[in-house]
Amino acid sequence: MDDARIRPRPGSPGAARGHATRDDRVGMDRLADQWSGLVILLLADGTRRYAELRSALREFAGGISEKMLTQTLRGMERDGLLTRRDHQTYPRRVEYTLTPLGLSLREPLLTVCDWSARHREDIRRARARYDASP
Amino acid sequence: MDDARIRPRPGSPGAARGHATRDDRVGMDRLADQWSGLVILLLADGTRRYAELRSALREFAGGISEKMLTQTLRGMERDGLLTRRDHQTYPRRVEYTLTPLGLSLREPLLTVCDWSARHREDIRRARARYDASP
DNA sequence: CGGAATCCGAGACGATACTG
DNA sequence: CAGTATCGTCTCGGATTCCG
Repeated sequence: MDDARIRPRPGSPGAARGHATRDDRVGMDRLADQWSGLVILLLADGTRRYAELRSALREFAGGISEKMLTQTLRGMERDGLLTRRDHQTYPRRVEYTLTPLGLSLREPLLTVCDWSARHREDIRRARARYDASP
Repeated sequence: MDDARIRPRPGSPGAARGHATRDDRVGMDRLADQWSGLVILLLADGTRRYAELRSALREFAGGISEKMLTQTLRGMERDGLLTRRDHQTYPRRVEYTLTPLGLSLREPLLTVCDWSARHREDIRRARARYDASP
């Protein structure tokens, strides 16, 4: 589906053939991490500051560490999904905004999110049943 | 979005509050791994055997280890996305088939997959630009 | 406030070998 | 064929500390 994944990494023995590093990902894979999708959805309503994102993520995803948030945002900026704007004030103020590309991801994302919401209970039940059986 | 994620793990210090294990995931999170989504798409055309899946995955995803494939399939079975059927023959023959639930995931998945295909190049360019800048 | 740097444990994942 | 078992490495990602 994406051959960027099979490109090996120089120094790593385990990577003799395969094993992608997060940075090698493209497209669908970018959504594969915990956070990118959520950030898209949060920013779809408009620009948000770093701290706003952080607290929003705390509210309905159990929280994200500063490190992960920064890392996620940087990765998304790199992929052209959002732009970062640093107003050089004090106290500091950094805002994140979706690019058109990032925004275009919203719809597809919602279909999956929607599926997830609708079948969350089905899955929970299936899981309970499976775990209960011999 | 899903509070199953914040349930801590008994023995792990890092899990004082957070850090999901793959097994705690629900819904959207299940797609978050490399393979589940791909398996859904492969099985959407019909029942497949273990080895068939494995070689299909080798063909357009750089290959999956037996361990990971088994692990993925078991997880998906647990979530009620597919069923496993072991014909007790020799040589052995184990078939995997999507459940209606698993099949229902196909459409949402395709919309994302489609987005990915359409914007792969945009992303690659954005990335190149970002990496080239100071 | 919005990070960067460092440390470190847990677990994801591949490789290999063995089994029914 | 379809796994299981064991092992080892590498990465993820939280905690903590420091900075402008």
